[in-house]
Amino acid sequence: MRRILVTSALPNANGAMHLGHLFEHIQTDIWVRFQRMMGNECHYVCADDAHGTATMLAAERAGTTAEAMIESFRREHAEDFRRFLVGHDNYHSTHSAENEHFTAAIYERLAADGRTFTAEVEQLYDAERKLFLADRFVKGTCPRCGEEDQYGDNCQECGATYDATELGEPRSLLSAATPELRSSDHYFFDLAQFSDFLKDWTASDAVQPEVANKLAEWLTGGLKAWDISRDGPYFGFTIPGAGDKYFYVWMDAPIGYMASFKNLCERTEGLDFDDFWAADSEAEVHHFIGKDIINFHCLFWPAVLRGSGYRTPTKVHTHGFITVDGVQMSKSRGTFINAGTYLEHLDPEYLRYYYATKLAANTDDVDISLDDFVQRVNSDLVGKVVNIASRCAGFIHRGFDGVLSASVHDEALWDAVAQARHRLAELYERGDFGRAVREITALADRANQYIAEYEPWKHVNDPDRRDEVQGVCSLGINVFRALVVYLKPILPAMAAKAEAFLRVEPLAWEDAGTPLAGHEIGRFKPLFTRIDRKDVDKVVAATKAEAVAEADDEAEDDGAVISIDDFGKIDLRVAKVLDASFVDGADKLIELRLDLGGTQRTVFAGVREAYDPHALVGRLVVLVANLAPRKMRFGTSEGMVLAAGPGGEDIFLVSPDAGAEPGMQVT
RNA sequence: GGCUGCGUAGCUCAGUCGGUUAGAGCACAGCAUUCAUAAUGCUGGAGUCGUUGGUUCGAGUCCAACCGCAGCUACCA
Repeated sequence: MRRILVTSALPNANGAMHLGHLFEHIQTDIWVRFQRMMGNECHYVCADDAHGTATMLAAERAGTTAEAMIESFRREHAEDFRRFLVGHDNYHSTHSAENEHFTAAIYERLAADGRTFTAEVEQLYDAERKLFLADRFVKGTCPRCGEEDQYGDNCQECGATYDATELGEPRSLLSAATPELRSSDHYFFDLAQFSDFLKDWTASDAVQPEVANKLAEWLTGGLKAWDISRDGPYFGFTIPGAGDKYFYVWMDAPIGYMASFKNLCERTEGLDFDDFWAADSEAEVHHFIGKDIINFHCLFWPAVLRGSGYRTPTKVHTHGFITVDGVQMSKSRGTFINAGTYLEHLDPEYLRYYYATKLAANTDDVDISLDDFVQRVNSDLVGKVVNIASRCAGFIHRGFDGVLSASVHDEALWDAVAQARHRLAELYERGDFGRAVREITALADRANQYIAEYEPWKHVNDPDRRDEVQGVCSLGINVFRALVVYLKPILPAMAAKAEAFLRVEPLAWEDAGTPLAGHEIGRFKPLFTRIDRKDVDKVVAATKAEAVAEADDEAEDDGAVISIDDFGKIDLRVAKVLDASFVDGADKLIELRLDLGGTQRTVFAGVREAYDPHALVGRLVVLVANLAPRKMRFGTSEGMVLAAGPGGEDIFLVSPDAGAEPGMQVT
């Protein structure tokens, strides 16, 4: 018996589960259920990936704490997966005591063995929000092609990749402040020390051939050290002995696999962590991932495990991406379908089956054609497989008291069906579910042909042919039962209903090798209902509606409507102009020296065409006092003076009524 | 830009080591059937295998270039 630990990639704890997540978890779950039917010991764990700046900011935006938000998402995700019959043994969180323990322990081991080092890194820093900006939180002008409004890592327009520090006119997406360049010490994992190990490991059958090709490219190019730290504030685990430094989310995320399993071990009798994770473990560890995170799982993760004295993964199963009707999932098209939205209208097993028909052991992208989805499920499952039981059961009940014949009517047919279990097991084992399904439905075709050939409905009243009718329909039922075995990893709920109909114990893989004989079955009830295309349309319509609602929310976030709290963030002050002068070389600017009732500010105002500096001295104006300082060609402007009007000569400064004093807050 | 993968019937996809006339399911058309959830069976039409060139007795398959799609980019600037 094999001992196997299986994982799916950890979903982010900041959004709902959608068709893409389900693709991976359903794929994994099918493999896990197959292993269990084979009699192997198989544990399946997952967790939410809770850490990172994105989580921190999402919680802030939602007006809650990160801890509360991730726990709410964790429950929601676990429930979504459960309803899709994905049988995780544990659905944990990377924000857990176990994970903190393992992350620290692994890091300390790596550090003690000289696998890590520190180096100074220059990064863009948002002084207003007081945090370093990840690439996705800064936009600016592409250093190569000059396209505006590009993110900090690459240009959508020309495809250039660069550091955020190279952007022209960078701005923070968090505060609109101009980020400044700051340096700080970062901790690095020295991946290059593991080059030889990784060359061997990736050339083994631990990864698929096309993945090995991709990895070979990276390996021959030389491995760079991996930045595993982030400066606070950050939602994550602090690095032991490193002050306000946190582990980068990708450091503790894969360790979350171990943590989730540890958590499972602690509440499961006889399940021992070291049996699976010790360097000399003879158990297997399988990771299922998408091709976007190959580098983390096939370079970084094996190296970290190797360096910290644990076993390395047996196999990383990489899959491609999902498209719907030929294009990427899109909210406006209604194809960015969330798990919850799907479940309001459709049976989870429809999707499980359709995904299975499309899955192979490669990294090709998989297209979900909604028409094909409806047709495949209806014709394969209802029209072919379930139909076999449906058309045979009536005869068995009406003519033979529900009892199957004692012998097999057509040995050749039964043999073909029973022997298929060996080939199908191979296909399941290597993840070739689509091919397995094709071969299973081909067997269903043979059964339907066989029944049509003997036409039991013509002979059921002929006393001389009673045995033949019973034999044909009994074999039909037995073929059906074998097909249920073969489909059970994909369709566990349908299999359970079929087991009740057949009056048998839960089916294991080897049961497909032995027919039921002289066995009494129950009354047939529909095991599966057809998909109504209208229900698919409802899912699409509901998804579109969600997209519109979200767009409205975002409009609010963008400032179309602000709350009183938002307004409170703006510090407006009455200020008195102490001095005003033209700025040499500037067409529009006047430099103002302002008194805020004790402190003074220098502010540049674009009012030169409308005001004479001498006329401004001594008057009161309203200043945005907490606006981020802006470096300009002529100096730094420390605020903004409020004025109305379209510009040019038509600019009108806002001033308070008599009685206001410099420094007063405007509310 | 570089790299990885993909491109086969209206749709979704097989096609092993280069080998006979390129296959399946769905959809479509005709016939049969009426046990079965309008399910099933039989027959049929449907293809420039992305393009061009090359290797070969023979190419969907191998090689090169190009086009298109998807993705990666921890290669440099």
